[in-house]
Amino acid sequence: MPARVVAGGKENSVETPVESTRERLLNVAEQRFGEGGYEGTSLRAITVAAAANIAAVNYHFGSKEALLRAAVARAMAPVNTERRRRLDQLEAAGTPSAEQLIRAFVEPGLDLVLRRGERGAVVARFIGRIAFDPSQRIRELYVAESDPIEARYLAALRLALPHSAPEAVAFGYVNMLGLLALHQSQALTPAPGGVELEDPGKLAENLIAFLVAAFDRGLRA
Amino acid sequence: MPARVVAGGKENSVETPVESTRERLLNVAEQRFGEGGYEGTSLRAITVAAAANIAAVNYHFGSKEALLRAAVARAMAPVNTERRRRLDQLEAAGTPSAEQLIRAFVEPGLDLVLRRGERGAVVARFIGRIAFDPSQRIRELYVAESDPIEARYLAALRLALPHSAPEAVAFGYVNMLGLLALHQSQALTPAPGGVELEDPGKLAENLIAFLVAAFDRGLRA
DNA sequence: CTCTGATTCAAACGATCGTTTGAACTATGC
DNA sequence: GCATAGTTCAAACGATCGTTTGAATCAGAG
Repeated sequence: MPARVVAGGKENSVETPVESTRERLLNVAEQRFGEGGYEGTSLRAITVAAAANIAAVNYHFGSKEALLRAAVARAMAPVNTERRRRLDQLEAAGTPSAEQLIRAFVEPGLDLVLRRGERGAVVARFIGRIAFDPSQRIRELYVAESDPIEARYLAALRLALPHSAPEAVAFGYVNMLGLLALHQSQALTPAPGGVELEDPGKLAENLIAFLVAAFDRGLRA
Repeated sequence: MPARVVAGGKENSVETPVESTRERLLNVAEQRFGEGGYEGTSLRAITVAAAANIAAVNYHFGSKEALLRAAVARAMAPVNTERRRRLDQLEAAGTPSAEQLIRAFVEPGLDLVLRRGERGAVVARFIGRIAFDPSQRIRELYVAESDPIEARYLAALRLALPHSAPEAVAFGYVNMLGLLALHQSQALTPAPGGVELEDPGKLAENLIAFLVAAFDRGLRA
């Protein structure tokens, strides 16, 4: 099969840059692993959707897990870059407040859902799903990408909340990570009884306000 | 094989009441589904650990999914009973505050981890895991058990927070569900960089304080 | 045009999956 | 002791899994 395959495997009236097999595999892997989790997604499901031969996974990546690792690294890179840029900027201007830090950490993750179209939502769901996969081995793929910048944010939050115990700030911090992952994976809708939640466009503001209140007033001294 | 099998499949010096095959399957299913998720857990892994024949699953439950359904119903029953009892009690005494409602909802779930020994922690992890399984079909097994009492709690929270928009209270509520599930499944430790969190014995108090602050001050009007 | 490296292919492998089946065993009632 | 229902067993099935293999195709350099 020639490399010239229209994006998404379907003809469209505007010819878009052709994805390589490797890129199609990564794109579909993100989508399917996000939807079904690692164990609930087979290589055959991925390769069929990517219009690729099943052996292509082993050729380009080495194994199923290596495909996942590559997808996680690719997905996390821009989010971590943006978090790092914003933290550098904040720290250059003085000691950031808890709200500034929470915002700088949360917004890059939620922008995926809210501002990057369908692809952004796919990436966000993928990241949220892998961050809390049942298997520690899989979660470690996420941790490897995120721990350095996350440790910096935790340290900065501690400085921003001098009246709270360091362990309490750490407690708040992992709650923030957990909630962010759940929102990224769009796992928190609908509410019990099917009641609508808030306007999705305001998710970032609502989550940030929720977290800021919890950090400012809900951590022990 | 006779029915007289010591608990846990190992000899011990004190003979405990003999579990039936059905009970051993449910106990091991809770543990293994909690650790690995539904798709990451095979029937053979469960039946080997339960010292049972693989056909016993189909005989007692009908299918792998039916085994899971039975385990979820069994695990949720006491938690929901306690939540219902506490809500009835609160409403009999007047209009409960947000803190009282959060406490009445969260404590039964966390008591599993904190006060019911190893078995309680296994059940908590199981519930937390299934509540946010990637597959909607699996999550619905949890929803079927919990939606009625959860809908009552949401309604009561709205009464307790008259200055917050109803959708905002619903937003807070699903965040509470998500955080509770993460803590039950013990998915939020350790913190980035391996920093220790709070004293596990204080998890309930810490989580409740965190949530109360978020509900009281972090929801939009 | 030829050669070489990159890439894709169809087919197959061994392993494991969930489910089914007929036989054997156990417990209980008469 | 016998009959019956409940329960467990070993074995097998068809399907799917991730990985491997040798062949074929494609792209690019000389």
